[in-house]
Order: sequence, then C-alpha cells, then structure tokens
Amino acid sequence: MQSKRIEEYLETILYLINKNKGPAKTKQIADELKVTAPSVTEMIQKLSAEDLVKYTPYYGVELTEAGAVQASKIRRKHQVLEKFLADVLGVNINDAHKEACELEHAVSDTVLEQVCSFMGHPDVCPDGNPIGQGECCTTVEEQYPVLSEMQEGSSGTVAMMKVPPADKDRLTSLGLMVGESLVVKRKQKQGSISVLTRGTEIALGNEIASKIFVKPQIMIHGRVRRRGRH
Amino acid sequence: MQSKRIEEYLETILYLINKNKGPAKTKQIADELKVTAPSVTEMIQKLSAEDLVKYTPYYGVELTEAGAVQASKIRRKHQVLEKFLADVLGVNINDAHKEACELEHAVSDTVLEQVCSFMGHPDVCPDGNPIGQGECCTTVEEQYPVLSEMQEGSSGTVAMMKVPPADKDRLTSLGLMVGESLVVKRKQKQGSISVLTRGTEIALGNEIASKIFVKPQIMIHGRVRRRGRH
DNA sequence: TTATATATTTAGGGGAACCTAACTGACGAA
DNA sequence: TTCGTCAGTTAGGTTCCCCTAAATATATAA
Repeated sequence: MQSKRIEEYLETILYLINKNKGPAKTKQIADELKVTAPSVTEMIQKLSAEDLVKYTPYYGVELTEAGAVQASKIRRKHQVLEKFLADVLGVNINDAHKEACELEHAVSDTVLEQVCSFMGHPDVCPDGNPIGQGECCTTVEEQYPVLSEMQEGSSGTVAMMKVPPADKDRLTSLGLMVGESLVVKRKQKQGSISVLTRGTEIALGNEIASKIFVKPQIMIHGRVRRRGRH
Repeated sequence: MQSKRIEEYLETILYLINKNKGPAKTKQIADELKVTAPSVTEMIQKLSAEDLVKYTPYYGVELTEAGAVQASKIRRKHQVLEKFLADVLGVNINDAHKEACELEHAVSDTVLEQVCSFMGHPDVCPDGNPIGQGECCTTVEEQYPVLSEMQEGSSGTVAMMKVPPADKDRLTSLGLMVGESLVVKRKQKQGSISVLTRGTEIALGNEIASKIFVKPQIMIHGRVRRRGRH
C-alpha cells in the first residue's frame, strides 16, 4: 500500500476533479491539504513518476486509471467510516468527517469490509453523498438469498436491507434490523412472508421481502453461530 | 498530541518494563519495533529530552510520570480497539491485534470513549489482559444508576454490565444487553426487579440488578432518543 | 498592448526517523 | 585477569515531506 500522504493527495485530487469537472489545480490542492504550492508541485511530480496521475504543468492534474482506483478506494473507506462513526457511535457529523480522515489511512481493506457488513452495506453517507459499492456489498447482493426466496423453517441473519429509509425505520422499530437473526415462519400467496425475530412475528409483503438479503444460518453441532456482540 | 512514532515507542517501553520488571533494553525495543539499535538510541535521547523517559546509558529506559501516563493511554486505546475488532466486528484475534496497532494512533480520545461506551466498558481484552479504566467507565460507574435503584416505570438503556461472563451471556441471550433499552416494570421485596426489553419481561435478582448500570432515558417531546443504529 | 496580479515552478534547505559502518563498554568464560 | 562476544553508542548518510525565496508563466485590467 502507498504511503498515507500519497493516499491523501490522491483523495484530494479526486475530490477536486469532481468538483471542477476538470483537472485539479496546484493551488487548490495546496489549500485543501494546508501545505504550500511548492510542496504540491513536488508531490505531483512524484505521483506522476509512479503513474498515478497525469500532470500537465500550468494546466493541472488528472488521475490515471491506477490513480483513480486507489483514490476511489480511499474515498470509500472515508465514507464507510464516517457513516459508522456517525450512525453507530453517534459522533457528531463534523467530527465524524475529521476522524474519518485520520482513520481511513489506518484501516485495512478487510476490516473496512467488516465495518461495512456490520452496518448492512449502507449506500449513502451522512453527508448525503452516495457510498461506493465494495466487494462485500456485491457479494451479499449476488450470493445471499433475499427473504422472499427463503424456505419456511430456514433461518439466517439480516445482511442488507435495500429498502427506502422510511420502510427501514419501520422495520427497525419492529426489531427487524441488520445483524438480527430470524426464522421464516410462513410463506403466503403473493410472495408475502412472515418471519420471527426475537420472539416477535412480523409479516412482510413481497415488495419488501425481496429487498432484504439474509445470510443463511450456519449450524454447528446443533448450535448456532451468532453475530458477535461482546 | 505526540507524534505517532513517539506513541509507539512509549507503548513498547511500557510493555517491556512490565515484562522485564525492570528497565527496557535498547535491543529489546529495536526488536519489538523492527528497527536497528542506533535508531532506538536516537529516539530515546529525544524522548529523554522531552522528559518522557529516564534514560541511563548501558542500563536501560524507564518511564517518567508523564511518559507513563501517555503510554497507558495508548495501551488502553489498543486494548479497547482490539476488543472492538474482535468482539463486535468478528476480526480474528491475531489480525485484531495488528489492526489495533495501526488504529490506536489514529483514533481520537473522544471517539475511543464512544467505542468503549458502545461495548459497555469492557474490562478484559480478548488476549486476556485487563483493560484499563477510562474516564467514560468511571463516569458510568459514578453517575449512572444501577437497575436495582431505578423506580418502577422509569426507563433507560443498558450502559454497563459488571456481572460475571456466564451471567452476562445468559442475560444477553434473553435480550438484555448493552445498548438495549428497557423499562422497569415491577420492583419486588428483596430488591429483585423485573424489566421489559423488546417485549420480553425479565426478572432479575438484586445481586445482578445492582451491577447493571443504566443510562436514564432522555425524553424529547414525548419521543425517545434511541441508540443510533443505521 | 502593456502592466500588474496571481499561479506555478525551480532552487536550496530543514526536521523526523530511518539506515550502515565503526567504535566503545560490559560481562562471562578460559 | 584478560579476551571475546554481544549490547550500546557515535558518526555520517538517506528518504520523505515539508518550507522560504526567487524566478517564470499565465490571466486580467487598463
């Protein structure tokens, strides 16, 4: 992995390119990162030598394919962490942003995926921006069954809920949330389904049940592995 | 705050002093941090100039008061994060240790307290070592009521459970866990109490109820602020 | 068009933390 | 006691990323 400082430059360049809809200018980068312009010029030359950016003097900086991949990865880390800090830990939104700036360079790829999974692969950041999909998100979508496909009697834990926020809130208040385990009790006509979570039975229409992804239960010697929680 | 590298040296020195029951030797520090001995000598001289360690050439390094305070703080960060990674995210224990080594220098004091609170102020690390108490832990213990002191009808969220692991597991499986909200339904003679969590009523003896700390509910316009969860 | 302002780069340096090579001190074995 | 070994230190050098000052390119206004 690249040095933290390189990550920070790439992330900033990506941000500015999106904002400008054009190349990032030296001064902008300097202002964002709170360094002087010569420092930026120097670093850009280094990034250019490593083929992470395309640099045209007096014109600006663009990302190469490789640079864009790296920059997007860091941005995703930032967003997932910001979401986690704000939503799970309750850090206020400004602090969450600053903290995420630090943490994004310290968190490994695998831990990030675990954080993302813990939250049920959210798709929108507290700041309103969409969160890029990661491998963990697509895996859930491609490999885990949705509730409406599950058989009566089968069980699992909720991995992702791709439903509108309002529905999600309602389900959450009923106890059906990411990480929660459930058992499919009855399937009815029209694809609606009723599930048991923590002793409460909840009925869901097909519309919603087809957007709730479930990680099937793993049984070990008749016991069930539960989501770790202290 | 000191530089990340200084933090790392202090943490290592603390570890070695405990292990040696005597001063940390240059070579040990070098081996731990995977640097050469001259690098260690140089850094130690710097730490000594900043009055974080007491350095006696050819004898070893000890921590000053200030150094010990800082080192303990980092160690606590490490432990809380390791616990979080292992227990909440399910990171395997070896990885959790390594990841915590990185994260401990990136997490702010306030976020650390929030992580600690999220887990209910655990007192033992996955590696078996005790986790030092932080401000957030003592605040809960000193300022929050225990369940057995709460009045009938009052509500709150579980902030800390200072009960033996076996009891904690049992309560957890009943749905009474850190972060969960509850309402006190009935108090009986002998200080035993019954509480309602997520629709289930649980009866607790005084023995246990006096070790469960609860953050009293804050009511806002008749609505209840809930623990953030996506 | 020319003058001025602003953006960018070049030149030259500095601190932090690392390294290798060479020297010095401490300590156990002969 | 003295010698060899290993630990520890000093000297000198490198890399990364930052800085200021000065030079140059571009953009803007008169």
